[in-house]
Amino acid sequence: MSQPLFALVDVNNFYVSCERVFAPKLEKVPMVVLSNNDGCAVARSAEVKALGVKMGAPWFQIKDLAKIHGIQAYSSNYTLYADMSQRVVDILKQFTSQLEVYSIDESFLRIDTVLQHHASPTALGLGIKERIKDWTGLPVCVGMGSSKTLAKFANHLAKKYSQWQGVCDLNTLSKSELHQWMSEVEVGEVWGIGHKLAKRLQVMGVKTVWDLVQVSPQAMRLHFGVVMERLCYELRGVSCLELEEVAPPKQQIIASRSFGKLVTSFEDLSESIATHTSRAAEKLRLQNSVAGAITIFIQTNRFMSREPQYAQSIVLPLVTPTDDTLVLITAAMKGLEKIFKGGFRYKKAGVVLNLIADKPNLQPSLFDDPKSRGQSAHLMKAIDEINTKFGQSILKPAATGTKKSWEMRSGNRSPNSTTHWNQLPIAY
DNA sequence: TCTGGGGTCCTAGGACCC
DNA sequence: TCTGGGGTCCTAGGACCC
Repeated sequence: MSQPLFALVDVNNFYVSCERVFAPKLEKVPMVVLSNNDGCAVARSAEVKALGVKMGAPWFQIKDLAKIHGIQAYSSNYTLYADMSQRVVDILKQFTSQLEVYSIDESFLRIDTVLQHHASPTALGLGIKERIKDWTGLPVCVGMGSSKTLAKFANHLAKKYSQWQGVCDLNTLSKSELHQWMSEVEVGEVWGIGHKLAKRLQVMGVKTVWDLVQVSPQAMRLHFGVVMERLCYELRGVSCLELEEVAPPKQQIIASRSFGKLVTSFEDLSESIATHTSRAAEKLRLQNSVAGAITIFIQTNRFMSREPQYAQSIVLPLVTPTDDTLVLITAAMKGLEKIFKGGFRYKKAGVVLNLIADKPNLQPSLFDDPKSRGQSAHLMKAIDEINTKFGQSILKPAATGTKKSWEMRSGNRSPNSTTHWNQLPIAY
């Protein structure tokens, strides 16, 4: 088995580039794409990045700058982006079948297995770049290295330094050249090193990527844990992270939104929660899954430090895992009743569905002895109250057990088995 | 005045089991 | 009343990613 060679293909300024494909006059125009409610910038063109606008910067903070420099702002169009993303993936599959779709605008490719068809990795990278540009209009950069982390790093170089012309294969570098490039880049740019870790590393004197390559992975494990150790090996060219060609089943589905205007009433919140639940349930059915529990959360505006703050969530285990919207909404409403507190101005509400696919140990039996499991007292109490109040066993006291008993249950799931749920009053 | 949405993994600690 | 090792499961919180 040869040493692996990974490529990371990443669309430049993806959302912005998508908009430009359909409005070529926007080429070279400084522009941003805004998040929901037009709250903050989730994509920036190169011109805007050059002005120092950070990812996620709130729109109201960059408005003045926008006026001065003529920055155009667009609301996001995720349907369009998803479609463009699929086109890019389809093209990448023409180059290799070993592909991991990492995000809406990034894919990892295993390319050492297809190099015989190309003059060099760089030639392959240029081929990918050109075909995507020709067929979709989107600009990409390609980074290549012996591990996924190195491919990411190479992609960073390809994006940031124009002499690479969009394609960087680290293996073409001599040791001293690699040393130089790694010394050039701050440690916080490394995939897996965020704000906090970067700070801690800097305190230790590890400031650049090169510094991190110099320290011993074992020592880093002691200080930071196994993730950092793996990362160190990856940077040294020892591949620890495999290509995930088949996406593992989702463990949770989230549906949440910030409110355009703050809301105060239970009615408004329940309407929002019902909508989110219904959206989440749709996604759930799309992937043929069922939820074993549903989480509801509500919160005030955390940025308004002078306002009274409140954030609460509740996990509601379901007696029978389900994908039924009405059942889920019913449970959600009961959850909301538990956590709602009047007198606050709410900014955000949301729903999390916890899927059973990845929780083989979840056992939905209502007859589990709750005392036999580590079940928190307050949750037990909440479940009790809800069941008493509504006279129905909608929530189960324990969610643990063996895989076997769950499988028995799920095998028995029939369209009619949830009928009684639908007869429950919907509380909104 | 105005600050997104959707995910994953790891760790520590409590509660329980034999 | 105190004593042990080995293990599972769950939750909460922290950190990261795009």
